[in-house]
Amino acid sequence: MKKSVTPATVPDKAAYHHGDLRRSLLDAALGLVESHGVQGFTLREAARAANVSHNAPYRHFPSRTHLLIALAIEGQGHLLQGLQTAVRRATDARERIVRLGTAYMEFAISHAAHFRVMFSSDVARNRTADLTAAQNATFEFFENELLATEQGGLIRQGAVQNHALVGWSALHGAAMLVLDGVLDNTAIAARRKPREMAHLIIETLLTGILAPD
Amino acid sequence: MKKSVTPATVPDKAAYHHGDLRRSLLDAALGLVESHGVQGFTLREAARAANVSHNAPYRHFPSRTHLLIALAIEGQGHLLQGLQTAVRRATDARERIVRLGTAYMEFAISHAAHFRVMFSSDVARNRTADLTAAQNATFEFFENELLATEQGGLIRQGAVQNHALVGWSALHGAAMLVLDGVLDNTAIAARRKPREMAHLIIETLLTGILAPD
DNA sequence: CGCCAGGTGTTGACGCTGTCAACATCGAGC
DNA sequence: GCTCGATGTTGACAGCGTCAACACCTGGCG
Repeated sequence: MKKSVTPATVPDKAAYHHGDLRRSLLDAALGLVESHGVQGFTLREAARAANVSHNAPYRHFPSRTHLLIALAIEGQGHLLQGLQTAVRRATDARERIVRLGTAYMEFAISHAAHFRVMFSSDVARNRTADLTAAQNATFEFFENELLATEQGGLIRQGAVQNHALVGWSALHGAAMLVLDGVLDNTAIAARRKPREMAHLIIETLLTGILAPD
Repeated sequence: MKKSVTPATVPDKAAYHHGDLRRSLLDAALGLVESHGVQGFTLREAARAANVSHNAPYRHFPSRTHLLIALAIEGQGHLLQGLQTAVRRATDARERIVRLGTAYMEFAISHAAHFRVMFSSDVARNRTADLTAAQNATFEFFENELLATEQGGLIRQGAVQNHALVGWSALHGAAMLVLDGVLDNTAIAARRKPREMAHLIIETLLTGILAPD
């Protein structure tokens, strides 16, 4: 009667006093980040939201930062999943990488709390091996997708790493700028949905911006 | 005798008790951000560094966040200056925008503390009109540079806003990823200086990544 | 010249936070 | 059936941002 938790599918671990406090804390934290920002998130408030004492979180996370890191790892997993399912629906090579980029931006916008935590400087400064591994997995998937596209003949060969870097940077930068509201006053981004922005970015990356000679 | 301040060129304002406490606080804050990160920065520690009581900062900034915002505005000014001087040294159109991008990334890396504050979510959430104006000025300069290049015939016409968005996003994203250490394990960025990365990014943006048909 | 107002800095207090240590409780496995 | 470890609680501590009240010093008014 303490807290309504999803009652199904995970009976294996953690059901002593609370049900699944670790999960509840992560959910509460995500909600707090959503409403108050990353640094507005508080261990004690998360504990309150989960109806436990202010020190209960320390049985599941060694520190506030480590809870955020757990959230970041989780988010990275969701992102990777999102990219994978997006790509799966594509029929040709070009649509494939358009979907890839679109999925990245859509994740950033619609899972803003997770995304913010994933790239918060607090988390970045205290990165653990697990988090680094999760980030690398995502980037490698990105790179491999481009590699497949290259082998399909759509894009120039021999510079996948370069292309992946630029593509990821552009998508990531645009997502950050949008999330921070920096682009709100620019005509190009003011009224555009993330999907359109991603489309715009990728098409520009593909063709380049040089004038045809 | 309290604190060594630059003794020249600003005698007009603020010399009551301290000398120029506002300036000292900003400097101290910048140092703290550099060593402990944005959220590691503390009003009280900045006050200590300036040899004043823990409440003295409130005579110059209404809150901790507003001090950070002041720092962000200052950083935005420095960035704009950096872009302007970088561009001034260019001889042809292509070199001009290469220099523009290089300057952005070099600023982000070598003035990391300012840059982090400028795009910290704390500051973003409480953006003031002053800060928005400063950000817009920088973006407009970026856009105008591209417009000039377009008129010079180097780049495709009729899509400056689009090109500016993609260019800025790519540079900004790369800077963020580098600062957060996300790229440390990637072959492409591990041992590269910001200048080389910027070069790489801009060349790729210019020519695009499509295979020549 | 003297006073006064307000800009500047200080002292003290409040509630909140992250974290530590000590204690309580519950369930699994001997 | 007991014990041990995992889980949760209570209480404490220092540090933080912020507010209110007070102290000082200086520039401008008479």
